Amino acid sequence: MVRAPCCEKMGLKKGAWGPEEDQILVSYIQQHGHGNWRALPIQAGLLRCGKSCRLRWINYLKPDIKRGNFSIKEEETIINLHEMLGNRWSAIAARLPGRTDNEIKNVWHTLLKKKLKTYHNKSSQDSKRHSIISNSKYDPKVLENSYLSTTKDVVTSSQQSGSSSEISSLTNSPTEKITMKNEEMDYSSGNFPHTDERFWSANDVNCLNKKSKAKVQSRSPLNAMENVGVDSKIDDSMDFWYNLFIKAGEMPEF
DNA sequence: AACATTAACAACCGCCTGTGC
DNA sequence: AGCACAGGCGGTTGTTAATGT
Repeated sequence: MVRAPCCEKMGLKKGAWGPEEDQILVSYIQQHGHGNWRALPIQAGLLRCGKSCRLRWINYLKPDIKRGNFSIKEEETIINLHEMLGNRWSAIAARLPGRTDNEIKNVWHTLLKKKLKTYHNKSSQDSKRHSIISNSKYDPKVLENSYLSTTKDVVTSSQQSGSSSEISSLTNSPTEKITMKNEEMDYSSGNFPHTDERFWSANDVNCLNKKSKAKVQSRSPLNAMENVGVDSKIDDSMDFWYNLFIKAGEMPEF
């Protein structure tokens, strides 16, 4: 026996909510609360199913909903909690006041996954460098040549996109750049490396489209062009991202 | 300028779980 | 114990505006 749909489609509206519907829903809940979601639309005079009303209220109309961009801190929290809890969006949302599970899920699937992808690309570059180092018997001259050859394409693309920050990071001392961090990292208690605005602006901005760039840069007091000499911070953050994958046991596909 | 692609976000769908009878 | 129902959750899709070609 097939279960009936959650809402009978007959005569019920679907799709985007209009301002009038919002007004009806808000004023009804303010007056009566939402005892029974299924009965609510009938009592309030809305041509919606109860589920739709509940979703609209929880995700958009509730007065304590925090609108607007996620802060860097919030994004860090999401990443950390996601590592601990997985895709339990409601559990994550419960720890982020004013944010909904739907909103967190959306931001994960858009901005944060893209950041992970960015890191994945960079970590590939790093491992390429590392394999060269392994075979070079640590000859500084070989190291430098190898390093420059492996990063040439990245430098070129960065120059094309006009990122002085990326160029500066890649032209630092190679022996400094190729230092591998072997210490065990434990992020389960929330102790992950500090990731400040410089990380986002220096590493991500060139990988985002203009719309996203504006969003990221609007959050950052520093312009990407001014981010010179922040590589150690960036590398700490990169290690954080990399370890997320390692702990997950796989590199996700995007 | 027109069309294609991408990103962001709102909303829906179906399944699961808890609860009351 | 078994059933039905409501609410909650996570995955997915639809819509629209921005951006790229």
